[in-house]
Amino acid sequence: MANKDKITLVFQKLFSAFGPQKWWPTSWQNKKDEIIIGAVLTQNTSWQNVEKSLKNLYRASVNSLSKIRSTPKPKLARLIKTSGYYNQKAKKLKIVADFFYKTKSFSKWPLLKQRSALLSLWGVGEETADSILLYAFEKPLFVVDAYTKRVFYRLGITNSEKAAPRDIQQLILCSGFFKNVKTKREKLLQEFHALLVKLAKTYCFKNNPLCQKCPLKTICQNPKS
DNA sequence: CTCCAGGGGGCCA
DNA sequence: TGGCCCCATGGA
Repeated sequence: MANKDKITLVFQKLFSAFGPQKWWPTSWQNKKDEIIIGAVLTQNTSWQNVEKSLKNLYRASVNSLSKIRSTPKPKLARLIKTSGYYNQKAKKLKIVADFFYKTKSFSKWPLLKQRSALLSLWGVGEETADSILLYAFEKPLFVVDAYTKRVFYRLGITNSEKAAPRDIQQLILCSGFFKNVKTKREKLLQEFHALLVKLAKTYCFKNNPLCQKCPLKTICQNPKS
């Protein structure tokens, strides 16, 4: 089976197995700012720990990017302590908040200009930039994270778990999954990424594959099993 | 105790 | 580019 067809099949199987995932989870009024802040906090960190930090920020009334700007860095670091790397992440949040404060016209920019501007910020890499663009700004692009790389590798779609994010994004763009949809591509891409995370968290662990109950077991070529 | 989590930067060959 | 190391908490 060609990869571009396999990708469509993966989405269909995951959606029928798990249903809509309702991503990105939010609880603040200012959803966009909460998503951007969460995208930084969740770097190599469990969402459970991020939620504690978001709750701390909200209780301290640091509930927007502009409040991040006006909060002293040491206080910020204390509020996000549960997310780990709190000194680095406090610095990153300050930089991101300053960027959006100084760049009021950001939402009107073309996508590639938005992406490269975010990537130029210290502390914002590809996954963080793409998550912000897909979930906060609802731009149609595919987020590649460690889960995506692992799942695609075990499915035999890529030949390495270290496949370049650009190569994986190209596969998605060329797949029927993406090409055959005319409207609301961003919603589909949000759902796909969330479903891949759901699959990986449930059945596709790093050193412990649980292939028997996996909804993709019939098309998986798990090199670890 | 060990391993891992919705990464990214810095440095060096 | 590719391989390390650093950052750091909290749950399983």
